[in-house]
Amino acid sequence: MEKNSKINPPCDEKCPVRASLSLLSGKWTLMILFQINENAVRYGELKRSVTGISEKMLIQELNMLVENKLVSKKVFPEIPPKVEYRLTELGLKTLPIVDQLAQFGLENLV
Amino acid sequence: MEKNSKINPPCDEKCPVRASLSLLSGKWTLMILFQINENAVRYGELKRSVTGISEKMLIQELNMLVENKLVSKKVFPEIPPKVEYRLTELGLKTLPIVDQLAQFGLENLV
DNA sequence: TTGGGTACTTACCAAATGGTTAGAATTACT
DNA sequence: AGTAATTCTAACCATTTGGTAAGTACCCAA
Repeated sequence: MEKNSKINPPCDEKCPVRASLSLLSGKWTLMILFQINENAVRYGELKRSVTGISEKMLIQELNMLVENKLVSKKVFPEIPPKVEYRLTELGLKTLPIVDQLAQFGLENLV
Repeated sequence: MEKNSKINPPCDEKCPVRASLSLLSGKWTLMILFQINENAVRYGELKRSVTGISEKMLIQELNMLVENKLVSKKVFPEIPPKVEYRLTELGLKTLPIVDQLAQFGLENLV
């Protein structure tokens, strides 16, 4: 008989928490998703609203999010260029996570 | 008049999402909280249930969590040593975040 | 006296992450 | 001709983070 037949299964590759974190645990990731939220947001707007992020990190994260289908990108063939980002259906499903983070922060930290 | 008077305020130091992330965004942090959950859990149990974590990371994170009052630590003066960790009231309030991560993972990733 | 169990600690090194700076591309405006 | 606007890209370096391996301390059991 196992000594620790816990309620919780161990947290290996199949752990849903771990799987989500491998996608979302970057320093900026959830903040970017939070700022895009339900809108179509331009690159420059994001740069201003995610205070302190560098351009390198911002596009790097955006590319990663587009690759992982959390964010979609629409390029307008104009000069000067215009690019809009918005959450995909999958991306929208991360908003409850962000909401919980926001609530925890509001109630206990800020 | 500002061009981008968005619905969302910008994400600076007072952003509750950012504040929460500065506490919780480590690679292992939320997985550890998840594994402790509502129980009293020994160090060795955690080492086994958070698969793949090194001892160094585990105590480092645990110390950090105790310092930040998310986790409490009870040392039993026995040989061999026995130490139990459990979530504080504040720590318990992170479980909804973890739940959302788990749900997102279950529905979309695993 | 050797080994096992438990909870750490330390030192060293490797990899991941993030910041700074500069520049490219294109058109319009002055 | 020079400057501004916007969205990137690239090179370089510093910091942070994480892993490995070994060691400490204590008692018990074989």
